[in-house]
Parts: sequence; structure tokens; C-alpha cells
Amino acid sequence: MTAARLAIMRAVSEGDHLDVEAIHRGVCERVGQVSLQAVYDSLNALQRGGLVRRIEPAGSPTRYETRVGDNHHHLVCRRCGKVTDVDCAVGHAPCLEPASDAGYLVDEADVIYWGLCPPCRAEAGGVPSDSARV
Amino acid sequence: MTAARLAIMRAVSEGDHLDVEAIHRGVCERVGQVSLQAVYDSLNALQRGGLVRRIEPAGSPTRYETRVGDNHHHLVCRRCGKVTDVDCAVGHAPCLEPASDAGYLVDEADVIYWGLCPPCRAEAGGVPSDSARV
DNA sequence: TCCTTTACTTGAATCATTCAAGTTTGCTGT
DNA sequence: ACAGCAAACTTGAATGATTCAAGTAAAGGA
Repeated sequence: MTAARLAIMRAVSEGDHLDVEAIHRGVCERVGQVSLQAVYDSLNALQRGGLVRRIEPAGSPTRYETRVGDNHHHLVCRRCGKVTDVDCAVGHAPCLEPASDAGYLVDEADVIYWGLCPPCRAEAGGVPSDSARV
Repeated sequence: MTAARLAIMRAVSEGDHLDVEAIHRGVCERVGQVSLQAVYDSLNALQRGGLVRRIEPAGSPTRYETRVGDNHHHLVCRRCGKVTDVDCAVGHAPCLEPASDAGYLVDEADVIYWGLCPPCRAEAGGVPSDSARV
């Protein structure tokens, strides 16, 4: 566990669901020049080790958080991409076990709620024809 | 609505969560040479029109299905990428509304159950050290 | 101190998807 | 029938996040 990796952990835990580029910037601010690939490499290692969690919303770059080990989900803004944590809605049973598992050995349930975050909602609210799509 | 687009609809509805390349192949078999970009373009149009649904599991290319309008989810195999439909586990309330919406205007809940499909499970089952990761 | 492993660097490659620009097609109104 | 127009399609190039490759540096164990 090196200085660079500690800086990555700090950047991820102090940031709010940052993407790799943002983490890279944060790390460089703290410990000087670190290559982007080192950040990719380290994040993969940290994820394998269970220290960070990956969030991969469709159509936007991967993000990372340090809240691991619990069963929580995410709200993702369709407009700005912001990610917000949500606790699991239903205890944990239905979230980890589908109605029928079709023979699958399920080990994780990934739940993403898509919508508009408050600021984007306010901006889009002025244009009724836009929000009609919802 | 052209012949090419009808062929796309047929390929998607007869296939099992195909990706764009597979749809393209299916379309070409039916109606002759169609460009890949036409397929991308048409699939986007069909999705905007609500005729097909997009499934974008992290780390694998986008897939399409024609089962739209209902609230169902997906099992995705970590090993081979196969996608299988699952009905919603809990009525529909918790699936469309998170415990706390944090002010978001939520319009969709995306649920993916990750695991191993039966064939991959059988193959991986022989190596206990692998399944320990689960 | 030597040796092996892990971390890191630079540079190039990959791959799905989109952008751009121009051409063809098919329909609408006159 | 025909001009005009929008949608569909084609080819070719670009984008961008991520990974691969190969070599260097640093760190820890014997």
C-alpha cells in the first residue's frame, strides 16, 4: 500500500462518486504527478480487494465510492450524471434474490434509479414539453 | 417504417437479447446488405419510439429486446454475458420508488442481478477456489 | 545484499458508439 | 406528373474510456 494508493483512497472517500479522471486530478494535487494508468490499475486492485465499489451507469464513465459491504443503491441523474446513494428499499431479501433465478447463481443485485436531480429538475421544469417525456 | 427496420424488429424479437452486431447480421441475412450505422440509427429511433428496450450491462455491449412497457428486470451472467428476463420481485412499488428519492424525479428503475448462468455455473463449479470469490 | 514481486511509467491499441456529410428514397401538396 | 422536403441510408472518420504491452523503479523477504 503506497502513498499513491492512499491518496486514491482519500480522493475517492472525500469525493462524491468521482470518475477516474477526477480521482486522477485529486491524487495529483496531493502527491504530485501520478500516471492515469496507475490510477486505473490501483482502482482495479482496490476493487478486487473490496476497498472501493465501482458504479457503472449506462452511458457515462465508471465512478467509484468507498461505501462498500452494505446493500445500497444509486440514483443517477439523466441530465448531469450526478450519482446519489439510496438505502435499499426492501430489507434485503428481494434485492438479492430475484423472483425466479432461472438457475443462476446470483451474487449481486445492481439497482439504479434513473431520473433528474433537484437542480436539473428545476432547470428542466421550465420547459413542460421536455418533462412530458417522463 | 422501412423493410430494413422491420427486419431489425424481427431480428430483435426473435433473438434473445442480441447485441448490435448480432442484430446487424440477422438483418443482412434477411434483407441483404444494410450498413451497421443504419442499424445503430434505427435502433435508436425504435427505442425513442418505445418499440425496443435497451439493456446496457456494465462491461458488455448494449443489447436489445422487444419486451417493453412492463416492469421486468435482468439476470446477467458474469462469465458469458447471457441475459435472461426476470419478472419484478416486489409488485412494482419499491422497484419504481427508492426508499428516499433525495429530491430526484425518478422515472425508471434499472435492476440487474449478476451471477452465473446454469452452464457457466456447472463449468465453474468444478473449481471451488473460484466460486469462493462469491 | 540479492532476488522476486508489486507498483508505476510511457506509448500504443481496442472497441462500441457517435459524428459528419453527402446520397437516395418515398411521400405531400399542387 | 413534378417540385420540394424530410426521413432513411451509405461511407468514412472521430471519439473516448479503458486495457494491453513492455520496460523501469521501488519494496520486502530470505
